[in-house]
Amino acid sequence: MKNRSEQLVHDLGKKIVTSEFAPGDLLPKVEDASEMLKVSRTVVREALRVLSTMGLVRSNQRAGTVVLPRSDWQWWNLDVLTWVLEDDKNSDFLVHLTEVRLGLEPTAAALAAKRASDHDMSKIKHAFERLEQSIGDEKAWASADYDFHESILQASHNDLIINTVKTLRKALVNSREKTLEASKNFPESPYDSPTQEVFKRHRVIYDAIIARDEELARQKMTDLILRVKRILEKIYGFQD
Amino acid sequence: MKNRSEQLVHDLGKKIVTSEFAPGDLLPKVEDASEMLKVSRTVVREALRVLSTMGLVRSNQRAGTVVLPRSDWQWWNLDVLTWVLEDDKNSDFLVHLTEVRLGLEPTAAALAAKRASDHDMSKIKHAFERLEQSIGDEKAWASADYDFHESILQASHNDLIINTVKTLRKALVNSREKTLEASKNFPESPYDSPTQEVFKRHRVIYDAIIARDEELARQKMTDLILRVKRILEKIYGFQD
DNA sequence: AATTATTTGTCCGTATGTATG
DNA sequence: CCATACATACGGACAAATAAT
Repeated sequence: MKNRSEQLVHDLGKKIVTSEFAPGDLLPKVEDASEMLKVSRTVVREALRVLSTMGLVRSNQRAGTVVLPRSDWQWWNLDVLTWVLEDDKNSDFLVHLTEVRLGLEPTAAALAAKRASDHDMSKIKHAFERLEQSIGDEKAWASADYDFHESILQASHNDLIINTVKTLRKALVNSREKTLEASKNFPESPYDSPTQEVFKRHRVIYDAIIARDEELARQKMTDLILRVKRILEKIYGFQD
Repeated sequence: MKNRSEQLVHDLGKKIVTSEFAPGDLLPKVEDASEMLKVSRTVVREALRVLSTMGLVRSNQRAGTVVLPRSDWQWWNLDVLTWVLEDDKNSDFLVHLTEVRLGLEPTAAALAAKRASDHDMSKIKHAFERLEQSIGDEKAWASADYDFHESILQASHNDLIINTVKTLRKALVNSREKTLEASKNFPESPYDSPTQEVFKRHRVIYDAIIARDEELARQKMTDLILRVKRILEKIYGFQD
């Protein structure tokens, strides 16, 4: 945390996301907050501007600064996404996130199969080989797995999808410890463990992309993420 | 545009998006900008905080405020998205956006088929009936079409997808005039015109959701958006 | 319909923090 | 280690908008 207003953004933002401040609530007015928190009004005002850009609050003259409904939040802001994921109350949010992955990552894989340049292909190949050599090594696998998916993503040549999925993955990594905690009593982790079986699931994706078979790449990526979703639903008892 | 810092955000933000300020460029320092633009340093600083939250710039003490690479931008911020769409240079960005729709909207349709409550279903039904009555009326169709897709979206019960697609649609509406301009020399508009043929495409989606056939709903929504994508590719000559 | 009170918005003089040369 | 250049932080004053009276 670099400066005071960033700190304040974090404090207030997290309180909003965890509904310590609920939508409709009024935040303390600038002067009060300034005094209470022992920071200048400048700092408070800048923090409110940031929170406002995140869609968490809206300032109105005379009426004060009010917390906005969840539908207005900027979910793809890394801070917001991380705060939400860190909050226990949003356990089914992980399922929702996975549904987005289910929408975007197979699409990205299909696009990669279509658009990958020679250079993209060699990066995917290299990442895949690292994956193969990481079977059995938990830590090495995690890193290789990340790079493998990253190389496919980049090959999609769709900046919007690349950016969105990267934000999503960063947020998941940020809050991973907590999630591992929640899942450690279950036989399967939502995060890949470096077994032969899981490796096979990656191989078919790799093969499909190399063969430039868009629909197969889409299908196999869907299968991989669907597995994660099923595990999450089992863990959190989410259904319908 | 309400206040001065919002104005400044718009001015600077648009200049960054249209690469009048390119990634790596240094923005004028706070005091200079303040003097040049005849606003207080407060206003400049607050604007920079907002731009920083949008991922467009990063401020460093002593080094000044630098424009960030596109990969760092917060694409799902409505302002950023609108500015990008308004910029002629990003014509293939519309295709990228459509690829995201292709990832998310069929997913939302499938989820709607799975999760829609009775209340959701009746809203979808009502929106569909309005659609049917709007055939031939350009203006009424646009509104009914919007509400039809909105009702499906809401029935997905995935806040993240709802929020993302809504942002996307708002941005498209914001910059629609320009796009219509670009497409009016072509036989088909990327936006639905109220013909029987287009209505049929909506009917099959409606039928699939009512029947709670997830895969069919996904498929038919894919078909609908794929049509838009093909038209865009024809218009902008995007390929590979 | 006019006035007032309250809160954000704006300005600016000054001081401190931080990385660079 | 000092000087420089920039962002960051402080706080008193006033302007503008708008909810409440």
